Amino acid sequence: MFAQVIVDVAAYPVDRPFDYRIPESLQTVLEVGSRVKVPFGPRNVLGFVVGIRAETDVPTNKVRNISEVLDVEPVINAELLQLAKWLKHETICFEIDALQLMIPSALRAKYEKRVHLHVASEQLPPMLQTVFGTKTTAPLQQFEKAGALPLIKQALRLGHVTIENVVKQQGKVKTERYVFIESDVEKLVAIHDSVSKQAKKQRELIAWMQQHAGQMYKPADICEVTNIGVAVLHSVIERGAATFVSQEVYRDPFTKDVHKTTNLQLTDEQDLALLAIQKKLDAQQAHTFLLHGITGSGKTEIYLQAIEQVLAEGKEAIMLVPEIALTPQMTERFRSRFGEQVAVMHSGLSTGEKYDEWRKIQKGEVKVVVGARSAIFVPFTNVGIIILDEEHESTYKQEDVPRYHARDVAVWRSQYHNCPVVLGSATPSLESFARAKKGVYTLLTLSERAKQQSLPTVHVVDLRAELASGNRSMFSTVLVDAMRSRLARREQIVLFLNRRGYSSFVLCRDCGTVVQCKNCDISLTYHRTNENLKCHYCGYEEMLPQQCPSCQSEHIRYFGTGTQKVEEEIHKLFPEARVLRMDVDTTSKKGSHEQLLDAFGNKEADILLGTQMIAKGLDFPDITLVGVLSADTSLHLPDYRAAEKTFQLLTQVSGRAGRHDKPGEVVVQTYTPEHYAIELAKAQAYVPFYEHEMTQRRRSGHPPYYYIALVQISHEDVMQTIRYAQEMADWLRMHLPQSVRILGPTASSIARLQNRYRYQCLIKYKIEPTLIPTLHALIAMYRAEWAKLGVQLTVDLDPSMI
DNA sequence: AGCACGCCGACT
DNA sequence: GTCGGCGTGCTC
Repeated sequence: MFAQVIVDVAAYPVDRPFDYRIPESLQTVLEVGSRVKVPFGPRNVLGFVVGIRAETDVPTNKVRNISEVLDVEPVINAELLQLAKWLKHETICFEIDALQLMIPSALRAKYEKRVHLHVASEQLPPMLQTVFGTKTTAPLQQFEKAGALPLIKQALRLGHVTIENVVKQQGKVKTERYVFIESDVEKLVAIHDSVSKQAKKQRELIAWMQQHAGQMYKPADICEVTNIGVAVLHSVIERGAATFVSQEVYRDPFTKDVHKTTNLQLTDEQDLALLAIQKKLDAQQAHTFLLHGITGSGKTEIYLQAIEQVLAEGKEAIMLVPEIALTPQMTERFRSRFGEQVAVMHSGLSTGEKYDEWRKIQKGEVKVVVGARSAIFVPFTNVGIIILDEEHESTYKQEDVPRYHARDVAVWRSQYHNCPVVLGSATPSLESFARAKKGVYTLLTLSERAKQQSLPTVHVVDLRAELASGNRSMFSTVLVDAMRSRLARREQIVLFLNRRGYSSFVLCRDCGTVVQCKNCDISLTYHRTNENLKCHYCGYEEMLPQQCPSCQSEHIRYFGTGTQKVEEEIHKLFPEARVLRMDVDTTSKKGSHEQLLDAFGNKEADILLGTQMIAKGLDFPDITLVGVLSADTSLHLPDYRAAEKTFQLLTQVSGRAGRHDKPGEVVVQTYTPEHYAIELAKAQAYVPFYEHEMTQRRRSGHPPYYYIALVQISHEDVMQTIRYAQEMADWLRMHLPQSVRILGPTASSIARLQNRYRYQCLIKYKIEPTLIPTLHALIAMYRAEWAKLGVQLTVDLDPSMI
């Protein structure tokens, strides 16, 4: 028997199955979808079994044996194997990269090189002896750190040592030690009587155990209940009155308990939407819905009730949310409805926690998963519904390989499982709304807020007029007045700082120099915490300069409106106000996000100040004022989606106010109040915005009128980069039909990254079946000719940033 | 991708 | 003479 294995080497020439002989002893164990350890050339690597056959075309002298099977139960099921193949083709990635998406990172391989000693250590140079110590094996890394690499090479030549590639496997199952009390009471009595009468404590403990025969306790609990020390417990266990057992436990990612809730009364609109979804659930049909509901219209309740039906039918549900920002409040809602059946999956969990949640899903112990993008790959086998909340969010698109979009994967899986997909949003992406209008998706609309609250009143303040009247602060008089009245009424305020594409940089006020990364064409970001400058792309760091690097002026200082600066201003205006600041600095620690939100929910602060991360999901009854400090920072980005993103942001933020009994008010400060994105967001008019934006997109030939693909060339030398980019553009123009528009080559928006220059072509196309095959051919050509010349090529279909 | 193999310059 | 530079080619 032979196994077809995709090896854990992400490279073009090995991106295909390799055949290995399955040794007799493993034939009954090995299944398709399991991980195996195999020899590959001179090293050992991990691989995934993607097929098992009786024959092989590979000459027998070349076929090698599988060395080890790592999973008795396959980690990737048939559906996900198929999905990986689809992803490989659609996103143009290596199959191994697609397969890695399907398993938690705890199960991914780690490799280590170990040096083995074969002679008496006295024969070695002293330096090597110290690293080995008394052991005969040590990681190569330790020799590297000691600077002993040349000595190792020498020892290697002499045959004194060998180097072995070890595949390390994480995925530790957490266990806890429990005390299992002997179940035979007679036996306990016998033990009790055998203990000398002087050992009072021991006799006391055994007597207690007689009352709890056959039960299991944590050691600490026994000690606490009986008020007897651990030492005594140990001696009693030694006498055989109880045994230690290891129990597999799950790491618990939930930090607090929840109260059970039941279904809420639905409005007529909600009922209608739910009914439409339920019809497809009953019919077991793959179908995509776009649930367009204004903020506060109760989309989540529809999700919950649809999932309830799915669970009643014994099926599973996948609920995707954009990012951690949403998960605490959202998961809480799901847990309070479905209790222990819910698993969570997001980047805030540790590797171990993610692994445990994944195992619960794999074993069928949970039926609902609430998670971020990657949760779309959970190994459920009977999916009944897939929901993407805030479907317009760009976080659903992965920015590095495999560059997949969770929405596309959701649709694929829904077809596999014959189940509906629900895309929910208050501000759907133009792509989705256009598809709904064309009838590809079914549009479900919620136009009223669930509790009949009126939408908040939105005031747009013209900052130009404000400036003309002499107010140079970042707060307009309207906003200050509104804040003052809320503070007086002890209501809560949310202040939103729109900083998209904008960060704190360091600028010389004499010559205008902005300190840039030496590897990338990007300004360095100022970090107040350790007073340094950091490149967000390559991680390069340097100290804050005292002098301008180009003109030596000392007038060099930190610039940009950070949240800290706003906080200082608030303190000047309202010294008594309690401010909670939420940004990368205050939320970097695990769980801090949740803590801050909890604190705000408990009214421990009057003002919540933050960036994008507070735009979504916040739902507190006492928020009656939302202030947007500068609406237009996201409006003037070189991105065709700038207006759409601004509209979405303003609508989302406004939706935070007045969700409960008290009416809400929103103050939007801007330098361009006449811009349609701002005017229409003020009116909360999605459809008019959609119509307006669509005419713009049609005129400029942008999505959704065209699909786009981005092909990028990078090289260490500018001239070479331009040359190959031009060659690529010519090649594409020659091989793609006339109807496909190829723009460029042009320099990428970040023209240099990690010392590589970047040029790109933008491909615009309508439905074009030849595109993917042509791109595959381009890559094949590049691999054959350019790769060795130091050229790098990347392809991103449907990029979210261009 | 990694690693071995293999063929040419500068060092003990 | 050997060490080590990195071009070339293979991995079941």
